[in-house]
Amino acid sequence: MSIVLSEQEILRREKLNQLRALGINPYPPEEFKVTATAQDILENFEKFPDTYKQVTIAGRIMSFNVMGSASFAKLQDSTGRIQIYLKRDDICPGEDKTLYNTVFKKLLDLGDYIGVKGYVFTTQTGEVSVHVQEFTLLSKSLKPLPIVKRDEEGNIHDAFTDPELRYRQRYVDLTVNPEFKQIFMKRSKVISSMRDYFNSQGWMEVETPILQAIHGGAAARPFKTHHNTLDMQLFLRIANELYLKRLIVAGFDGVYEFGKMFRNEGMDRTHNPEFTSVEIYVAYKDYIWMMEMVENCLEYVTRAVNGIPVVQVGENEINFAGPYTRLTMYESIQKYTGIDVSAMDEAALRKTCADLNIEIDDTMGKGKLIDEIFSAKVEANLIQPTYITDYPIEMTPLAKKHRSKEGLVERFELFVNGKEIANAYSELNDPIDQRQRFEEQLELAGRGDQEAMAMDDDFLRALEYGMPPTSGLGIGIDRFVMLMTNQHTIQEVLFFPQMRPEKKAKVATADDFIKIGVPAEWVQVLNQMGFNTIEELKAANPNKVFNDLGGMRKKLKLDITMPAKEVVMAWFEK
RNA sequence: GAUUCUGUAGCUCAGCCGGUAGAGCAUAACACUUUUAAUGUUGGGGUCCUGGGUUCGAGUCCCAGCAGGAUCACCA
Repeated sequence: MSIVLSEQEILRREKLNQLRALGINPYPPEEFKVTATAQDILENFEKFPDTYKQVTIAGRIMSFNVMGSASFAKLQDSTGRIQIYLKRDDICPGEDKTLYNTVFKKLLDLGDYIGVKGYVFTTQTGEVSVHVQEFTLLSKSLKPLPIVKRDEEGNIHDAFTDPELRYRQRYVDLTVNPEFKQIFMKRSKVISSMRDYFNSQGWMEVETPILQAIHGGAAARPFKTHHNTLDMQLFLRIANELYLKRLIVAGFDGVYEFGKMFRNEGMDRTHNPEFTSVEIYVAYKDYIWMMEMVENCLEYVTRAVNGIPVVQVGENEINFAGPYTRLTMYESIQKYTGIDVSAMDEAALRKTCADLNIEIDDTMGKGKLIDEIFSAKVEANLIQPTYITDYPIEMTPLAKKHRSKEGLVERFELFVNGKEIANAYSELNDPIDQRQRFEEQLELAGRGDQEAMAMDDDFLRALEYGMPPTSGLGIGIDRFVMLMTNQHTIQEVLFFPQMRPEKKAKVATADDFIKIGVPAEWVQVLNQMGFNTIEELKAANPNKVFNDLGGMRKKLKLDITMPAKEVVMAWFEK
């Protein structure tokens, strides 16, 4: 971040003052009535030319092309870019040519918002353009945008690609790289179409607490915070599962919630500390029913977003039309390693891991060992949507025991393109069993597992009143959007991914300098000379500073009064 | 957290063996009435990420730090 204003920023501020001096408000308050958009004009003008004899459009100026008394510029609105054409004598029919010669040619910059009124025509080179009859400055831009040039073949020159700048200043990214807006428009469509699907089934959207006294429903480390009035520790939720189940106890048949979850863990290509999930719980259903629901829902969403149920992700063409392949966890391991782990005890599993070169440690139990084998050998192979079902009970404290297979639970995860995107259970509604599972978690916590779930007595109380058999599902929205938009980092599908704070250089305010006697108009000069704090200034040689001020005044062609030498000396005495 | 790469003008990037900091675009001035990566001429613009060290001399070499990327580890 630059400490002082760059040459171009100073110039733009001067232009701002000149505009005001001409009686032009650079930030006018009035509504500006727009009658057309760039996309609308470009798509329809040739078909219905009469409709576009008088249009008013507004947007940002993204390029200039001035040729004497005629000019072209590109205006970018939310739908795209369109060329505008200005002729001096159209803008200024009388003797006074200020509006064109000074305001348009000298005082407008790339990035300014303007509104124009005119008629649509096609130039000699065949480009649909707006011939401007009136223009209005709508907002002056004081910071130059990065310049991205595109040639006729669509090649991009000087692309604005630095991920750090793009994520920190998403407003700049989406202005100069508007094609990335598609990702976020699709994201919005994913959520709205999924909501439509759930609503059409009669399920109800609900909101549950983000601030929770007990963080339950998942295995993860939470963010801690504190409520002052209650003087108690609160956690940002790592999941909303236990609250949604309370609502099923309360008598709703189907509830779902889109929302942010917060996990205080590592960040990488597929993890952001806050992320969006949707969870849905439907009474009187089981996980078998849920598989079919997910197939219907995801096909519906994929069609809504892409028009077809197929989406290209990297090299793979992924088809979301069901039914999806179903494999039990044991079957999947058998399929990809040839090993049957279903009857193995812990010792045998450890040997298998060793044979397969999978790293393990002593704390891992049977369930974890199986999961390790699965992660290492199976996951990456699951490209087309695939259900993995029937997980070891040790890893899943909130799922119902399997109806027929000992030691397993009724759970599935949906894998697509080698990644898990959904997780579902026949929910555990036996309060006695649930209490035992929590107690097992407490044991794990006692052994040092920081992610073990806490006992939630109120949730158990709710189950004791009776929860109908229920199936529940969670989908990671960010990862699903990554699939739908063919992006391979989560940062690309979040408007504002988490970043470390920007380093801000220590800078004294102008007031601090004025307090020690520096005239206001000289503060910036001192900044430009490298004195950003009073301490830095005082450490300098007063005589040299005085001399350099004269030099800077000349160099910057400043028309301001030179302070007397005694005045400068006084700065160093206070 | 580990490894590795990167950080130079508003933006994208050069910068050799350590010797006064470069280009394109943007910007300013002039010319130009259908351009489109417009063009031509001229000019201005720099805390070379920060702090140390080596050296007569550091954008460049060394050390530490900061920020970001990639890979790995952790993590439903």
